[in-house]
Amino acid sequence: MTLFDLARELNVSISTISRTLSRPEMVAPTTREKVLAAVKQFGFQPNEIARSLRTRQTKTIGIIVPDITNWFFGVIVKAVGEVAKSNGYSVLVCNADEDPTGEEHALNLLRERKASGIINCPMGANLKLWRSLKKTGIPVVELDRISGLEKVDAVVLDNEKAAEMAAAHLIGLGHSRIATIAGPQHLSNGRARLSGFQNALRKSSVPLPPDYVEFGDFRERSGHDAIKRLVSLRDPPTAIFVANSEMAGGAIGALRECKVKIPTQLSIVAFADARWARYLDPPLTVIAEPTEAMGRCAAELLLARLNSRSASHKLHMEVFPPELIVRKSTAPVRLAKARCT
Amino acid sequence: MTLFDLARELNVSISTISRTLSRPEMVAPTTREKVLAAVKQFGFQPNEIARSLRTRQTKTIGIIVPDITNWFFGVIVKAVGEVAKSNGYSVLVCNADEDPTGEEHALNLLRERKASGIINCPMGANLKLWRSLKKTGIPVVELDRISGLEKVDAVVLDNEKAAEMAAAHLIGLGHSRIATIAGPQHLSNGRARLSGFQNALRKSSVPLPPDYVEFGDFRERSGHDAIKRLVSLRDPPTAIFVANSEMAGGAIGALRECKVKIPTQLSIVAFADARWARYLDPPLTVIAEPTEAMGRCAAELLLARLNSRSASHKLHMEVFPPELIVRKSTAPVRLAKARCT
DNA sequence: TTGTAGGCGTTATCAC
DNA sequence: GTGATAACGCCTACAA
Repeated sequence: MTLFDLARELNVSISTISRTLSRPEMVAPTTREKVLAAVKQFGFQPNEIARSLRTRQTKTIGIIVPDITNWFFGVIVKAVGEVAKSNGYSVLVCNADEDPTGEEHALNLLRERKASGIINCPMGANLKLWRSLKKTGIPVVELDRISGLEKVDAVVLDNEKAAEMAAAHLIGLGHSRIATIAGPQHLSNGRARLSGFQNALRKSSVPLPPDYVEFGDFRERSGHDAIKRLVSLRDPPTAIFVANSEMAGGAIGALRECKVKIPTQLSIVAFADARWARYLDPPLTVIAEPTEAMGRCAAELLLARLNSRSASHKLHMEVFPPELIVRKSTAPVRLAKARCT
Repeated sequence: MTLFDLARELNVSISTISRTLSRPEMVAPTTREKVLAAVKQFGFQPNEIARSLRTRQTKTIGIIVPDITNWFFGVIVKAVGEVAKSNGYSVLVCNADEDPTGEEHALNLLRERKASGIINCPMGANLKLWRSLKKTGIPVVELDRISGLEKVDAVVLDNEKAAEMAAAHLIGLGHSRIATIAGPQHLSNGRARLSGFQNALRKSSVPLPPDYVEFGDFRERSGHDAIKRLVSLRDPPTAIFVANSEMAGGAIGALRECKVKIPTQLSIVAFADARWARYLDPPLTVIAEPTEAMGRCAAELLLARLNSRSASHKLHMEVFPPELIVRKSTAPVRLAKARCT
């Protein structure tokens, strides 16, 4: 059913109906009633595709996340969806699978689909692509990570500080053999978390042998593998900082397999959602992020841009504070050896 | 940049370019090269909106999930996205927030947006709406739950059996005071899990006092509250079956608060993802679902319908087998009293 | 092989 | 206040 059909049914013109739907006040009350009644009766729903083509706006905000399976991004997507919805927008979710190619694919999709704006968690895709997008005037806000793209709004965690807090906590517990499972260094948060960690150790003159820095890819498996290596070192660490929750899961699994006792033999603090971490064995000491607030913020930033096309608006870089939640996976140092059997 | 612009640039007609893009073999090799080169050079991307309007198909599959934050649905969305992508489709994800109103909102969105097909995890929305959708010919497949809608493909877990397995496990451990935190009874899986549970107890002549059946809403909070009530019963249960993972989280939290020891004072088996459950304290005995397979299956079913518009295709009702994974949260009965302080 | 023209379902700009 | 009519960007007979 189209405007045309409905118009014929009511003996009015197409434009009258269209007007009734978009600017009711510009139509006579009597006809308005009549039209509205018919719309309801026939369950008429305007074709958004056609509308988008004509108005040249889709009222869609695209979001590209690395892993929709990760609770963090689930919350992000949900938060974005909520503010989008309450502003008459809908959300096109793209899962890029923590892969630059996936990000590019998603970006192209969003361009073709004429998304009004894009929220992106950069995975290292070709910057050129993003630059060319910016030229089209589509607003972008980066979330959780920053790609190096010039002049974009961004909302991130204070990752340096987060890592420092984690390291300081471990140092405060007397540890001096502290390792880390860092994230990919082509990601801004991976870098920041590592450098924050390094800074904290340096400040306290705690040595950091190269062996003690493992690099993962933010997926579970890599956390697992890293632990296997760390634990079979000649001088294994007594404490570990893991740079994201997925890898933390893998790490804990590996520690189980190696029968390494937490926190007796090894203290562990990780980036993680505040949700399951506290039910773990033992309850995990974590760095928590204000995830939902970050998602909302990103969406609001984007909508602000969308609503005031005056590009004059100054750039926003929102930095959210991390929180250290101390639970039972960290304890004062005891120089027991942890070695994988 | 549109076909028109590109055409002018190349001194060919719009249709030639259009053809080159959609049916390259129908265009002279020389011009094809020329056009393709220009397309690449200018980074031309066809406007999918216009294309959709013209071809009357959006190549979009809509999916409505109750809670994108829930790992289960995260995996579903990811799986659907993968098979969609490899078939040239994209996915419009709607989070309905475990609420019939949200489901209706999502459905309307998907209709307006002319989704090619819809995967839905019913939350109890007005069946009339779905019936009217079916009349438009848009294929639907129901996932995880069934709404009662006539003639739809569906992919679900064998929920009855799952609950029976859980209950049988508890009974086998010698428990005779077994409670359940059931899901909403307006959802098919909520009902099936409860009735499977009841059946198993009946078969073994284990009594089930009304007090022992708590109803939650599949959210964390309700699991928490249910435990508080169960635990302060005059004769508290010695074992509990929780009908989904969110409520299980809440339940475990509440048990912690009440200082009820698992499994010493209380055995607990729950529906849950296989992911974090094994790192819990204690590692959780669970009913696990082949989540990814279910997601893929739903997407494939939908695509099959989309590809063969011959509605003759017979109906599919795919039932997946649950798996009981025994870990440490269940143990032989010991009649210690669990009472909340 | 290529170009012309009509139309997909809207909205916006005009007259009336 | 209401009704023609021309786009929006693309695809697809059909004509050349």
